Amino acid sequence: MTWDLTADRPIYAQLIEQLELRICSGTYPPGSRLPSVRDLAQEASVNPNTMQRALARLEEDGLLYSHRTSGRFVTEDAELIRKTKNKLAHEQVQEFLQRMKDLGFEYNEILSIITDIAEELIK
Amino acid sequence: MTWDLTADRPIYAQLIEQLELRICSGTYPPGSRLPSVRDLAQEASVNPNTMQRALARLEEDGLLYSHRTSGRFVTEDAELIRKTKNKLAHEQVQEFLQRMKDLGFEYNEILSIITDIAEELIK
DNA sequence: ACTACTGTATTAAGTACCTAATACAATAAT
DNA sequence: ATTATTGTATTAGGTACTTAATACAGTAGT
Repeated sequence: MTWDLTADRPIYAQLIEQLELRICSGTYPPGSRLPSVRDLAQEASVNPNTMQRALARLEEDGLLYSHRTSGRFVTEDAELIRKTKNKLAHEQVQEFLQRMKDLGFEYNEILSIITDIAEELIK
Repeated sequence: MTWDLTADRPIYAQLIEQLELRICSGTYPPGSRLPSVRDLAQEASVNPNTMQRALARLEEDGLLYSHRTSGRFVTEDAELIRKTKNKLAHEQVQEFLQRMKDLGFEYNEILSIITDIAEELIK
């Protein structure tokens, strides 16, 4: 998975989201050690301060913890990760349905559009 | 429909999106006249310059046109509006599916989650 | 003719974000 | 012991966004 950053939103916010994704999807497994702030920053072509800011936020949420000199680790609380994953998924669905509704689509139309596009992706 | 603005993204970008929604959903019908820049800005609690910036962008896309002194109007090109609506819908679905996939969900799971939440919304 | 309203442009100031360049204390590795 | 690496903190500078305060030209309504 690569770092996908856009100019139209604060970088630190995008980093938070993508780090969450990596934790919730298991890319960074529970208890595993993350690359150092400096390495992560270089990976993402971002200033270490900006990466640090994102990491600090995930630490507030309990998804990460740091040992001052040995590095930073993913929580071993699998239940927290599961809850976070479900929360994020729920938010994604809610926002998606709301936007489609704002665009003027009915629920039936939304389902059929999703089905169509998903079939394209599969074939 | 009210103006929903968040601090975590540029306001002008959010205005562009919400104006697009109003045009594509028919809230602002084809050929209709929009409130003045100043009025729209006041509605949204935003500086007229910021609203102007968003409107200028929609003008570039052909969704709006302005008569220098009589006001600003929605295009009468219904086909353009339809295409824009479909483009936006397609983008929404693509982004949504991508994020759910990044979170670690399979297509079947996504469909079932959507169905569950949609049923909640209906009942 | 006059008034009010239209879109548009300009300038200045404040704020948030991002980067760069350091620095420091703690500890793992040697 | 020494060295390298860790997270963390600080300072300064640049950029983009937003607001505020104007100003101007064109035109519809009176």
